[in-house]
Amino acid sequence: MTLDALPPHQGGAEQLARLLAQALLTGHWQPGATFPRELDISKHFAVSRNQVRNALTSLSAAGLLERTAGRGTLVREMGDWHLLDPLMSEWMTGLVNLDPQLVRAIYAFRFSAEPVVAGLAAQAAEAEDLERLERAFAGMENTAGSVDARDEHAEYDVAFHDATYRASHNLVWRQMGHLLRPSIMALIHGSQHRTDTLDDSLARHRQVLDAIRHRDASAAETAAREVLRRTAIDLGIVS
Amino acid sequence: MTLDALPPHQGGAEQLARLLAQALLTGHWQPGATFPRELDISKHFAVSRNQVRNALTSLSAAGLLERTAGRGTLVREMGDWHLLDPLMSEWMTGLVNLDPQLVRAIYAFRFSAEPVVAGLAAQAAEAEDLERLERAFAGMENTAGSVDARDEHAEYDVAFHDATYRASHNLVWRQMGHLLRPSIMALIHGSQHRTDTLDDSLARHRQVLDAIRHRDASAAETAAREVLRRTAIDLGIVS
DNA sequence: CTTGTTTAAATGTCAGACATTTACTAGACT
DNA sequence: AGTCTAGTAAATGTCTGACATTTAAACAAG
Repeated sequence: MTLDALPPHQGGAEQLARLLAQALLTGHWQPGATFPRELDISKHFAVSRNQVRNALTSLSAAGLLERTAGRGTLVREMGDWHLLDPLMSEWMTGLVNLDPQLVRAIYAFRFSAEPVVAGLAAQAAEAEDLERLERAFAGMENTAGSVDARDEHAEYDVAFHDATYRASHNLVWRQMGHLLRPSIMALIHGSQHRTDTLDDSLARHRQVLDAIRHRDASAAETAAREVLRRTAIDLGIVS
Repeated sequence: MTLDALPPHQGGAEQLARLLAQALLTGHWQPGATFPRELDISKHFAVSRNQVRNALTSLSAAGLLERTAGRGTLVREMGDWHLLDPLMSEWMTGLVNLDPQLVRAIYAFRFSAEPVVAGLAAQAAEAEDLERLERAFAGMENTAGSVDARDEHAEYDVAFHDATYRASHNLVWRQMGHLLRPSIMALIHGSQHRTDTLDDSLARHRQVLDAIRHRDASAAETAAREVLRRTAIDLGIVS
């Protein structure tokens, strides 16, 4: 696959990295294939070799590429990607063509992990955490009706789940909040956002919030599971 | 804090990155403090500015540092570290002086996560996964007796838990296997490794293996919890 | 056929100059 | 006196060209 199919580019190395990363994430190159050479990329996008090297360094650090002197740059397979690298989450947000296998994997992870996290949050949440959760939930409520506030609603949705992870007060769990953004964004663009499903989603989120507020760990677990069941329907994973 | 207290350096930028990262991980610099300038590091270790920049790029990508043009390089606090970056795991392995708060956080994560993972593994494990688990367990058994095979035993221990994560057949969970190495290594150096505790640990691992082999998810969960209780004792988190 | 040598091509490294951002300082003007 | 402005110094970021190193393939000698 060549570079010709990619959109034009302007800006720094970060923009270039994002562009190439998104091409890789959407399967623009086959795993195992050889990635274009530095000088070709440099000429194609009319940027210095330095910028290209900086961009490729990021992609390599994220496990998308494997570079070796003399041989060139190889495209790595999905199993090697560093899905928990914050840069990856940033690159994934806004992508519509994410590999369904990847969306399913992230969802499956959330389905197994978030109940536990919600339980921990119920045990460890402090006033500050409750405020964050309530702010996010209020934002979800306020943006639930209008159609043109979909993106804003998604942001509050992300904020709600991220606040849950943060409320666990565990450094490791907290890192995984990054993974939520692409998952929830994929949900937004994939579902029709009918009014009744939104109301249902809101109600289930509210139960999570209430359970955490009442420090009821097992209630929080089941409530989180219910939220994710709703999510599964909206993602088209189950009917 | 200056660079003078650090050991000498030879090798590429990766070695330099490791050296500086380990200094940061063991609290050699206060969070918020300003890190030495590129040219100072360059002169101190007698390496080119390029090498320094490459090393600092890694540390920055791992959330250990924050660099801004004009201001300089700042040391970030533990909450900003990208604990799930594989490089971090590599840097942490072999460190004896890891912050106890960090060891506790990683342990708390494992205690909440690994039972779930073991349950998933019991549902999803295939022949290949069982072989990996059995090989690792056999290795643990063979190296349990001798004192000078401690490191080798730890490797098999890591391999066993990593195999559990892999057996879940989930791309996200699988990434977290990296986090095990520093946790288990800290355990090795922290405990006395008495014979009876080792036997106990082995017995509990065996129950996890058997539960996964019999595809009994709930048994795998409780067995994994038992393994981690043993770990907690060895880590000195509980008595 | 195997082994060793050469050659080409790719990434990695170096050195130095320059660009850009930031914080601080000194003045000019009200 | 206070405030805005211009200037300066110091740090990271970038560019460029040359060179180093690694790899794979072509090719020749045994």
